[in-house]
Amino acid sequence: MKIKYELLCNDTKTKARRGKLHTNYGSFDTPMFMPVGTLANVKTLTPEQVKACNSGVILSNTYHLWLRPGEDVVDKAGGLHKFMNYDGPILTDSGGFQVFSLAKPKDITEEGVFFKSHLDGKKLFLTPEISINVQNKLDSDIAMSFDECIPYPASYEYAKASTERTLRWAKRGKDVFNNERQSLFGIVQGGEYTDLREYSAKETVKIGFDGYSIGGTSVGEDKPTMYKMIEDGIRYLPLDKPRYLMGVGDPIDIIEGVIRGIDMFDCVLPTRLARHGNAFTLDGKINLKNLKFKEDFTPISTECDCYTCKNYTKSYLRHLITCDESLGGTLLSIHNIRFLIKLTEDLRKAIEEDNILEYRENFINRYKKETK
RNA sequence: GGAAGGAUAGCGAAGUGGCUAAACGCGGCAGACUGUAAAUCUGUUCCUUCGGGUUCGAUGGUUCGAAUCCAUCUCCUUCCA
Repeated sequence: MKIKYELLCNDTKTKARRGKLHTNYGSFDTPMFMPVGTLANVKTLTPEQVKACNSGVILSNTYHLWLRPGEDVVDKAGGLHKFMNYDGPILTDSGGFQVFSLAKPKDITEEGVFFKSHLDGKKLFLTPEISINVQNKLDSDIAMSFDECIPYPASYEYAKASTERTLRWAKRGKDVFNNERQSLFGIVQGGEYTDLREYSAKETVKIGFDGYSIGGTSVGEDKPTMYKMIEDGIRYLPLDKPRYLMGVGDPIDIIEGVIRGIDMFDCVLPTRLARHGNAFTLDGKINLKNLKFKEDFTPISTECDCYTCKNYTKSYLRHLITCDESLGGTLLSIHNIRFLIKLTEDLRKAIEEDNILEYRENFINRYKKETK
């Protein structure tokens, strides 16, 4: 069964919308934040811990699983859900971001992309067909089209050529797609150029996908540019399909994304920041490594309902992080993921109550005021 | 009792006449992180009123100039009795 998007209600003053996405592995409310589990695990967390954050869906990565352990191993294990013991919805990224983070421009060809394996330097070649075949075997609930995440800034010529190539790749991927249980998303690119975003969105919709995502954001551009990239593409996407903003997880960016009509987000930020000792709070991000928390025997936030905040003090968390104990990363990941999921819960409520603009103002005023 | 080696910033450890306030690592302090080559990376780490001041076990000496050479002392390690 393909996924099904159910639109529950719209905000009247913005593009924000409240919905539900139904998959073979259960339904989840939108807007929703997806924790990232690149190598078939959300770093430092068990599936139970991820679920306890009330997460609805997680993301995993084609490129990494293709290299290790290989899609055939996952296939033999009975698919990604069984392999990693996660019975909730899973989305797999296509490897498109690795085109941005690992490959050089000269490695990108019409046929596909050459990679030098980050593990042993071996030469690899990833194509839209391979990406889709691998994802079909991984048996995630949602597969992503193989795209190029365009760097920022990029010349108009480069962005145009890349965007057109991504469209051809999307078509090629869809043509070989072969998994009845799985859905496929198209990705809007276009760099920072309004007309290319429009072109990319319209052409991607023409090919026809089960959902659409906005790609190529959060690659170093400033906030106004990012928000404009979203607006420039999303207005051409169908209302009856989910919209996913790739790679965005800064709390304020999530709010701005939701206001512009985004339903799904994913980001490594909560888990990476956690491993680096940082925690989200309503008063801004804090760094638990700071000396000032050495004897702070209060939780990260008394308003947070996560396991970490209910049971541990900043002093203890600082101690764990300082001593490089992995439990520190685990406890902070639980908090940060819960923080972003809770944020989407609050945003859903705000949409239902039709006051998301007021919510944004209050959130930003507080989040930006007391940082550090 | 005898022989040899050694003492360098919070710790470990380079340096053996000027380019040395002294490499590098750890620890400390702070910062970055947005579809994870990330439990990683960057900055900083003698004092300072930013002019400068005081350092390389201690004291004295040689030299224009010493962490580096010499003398004495203190302590440590190893070996021989």
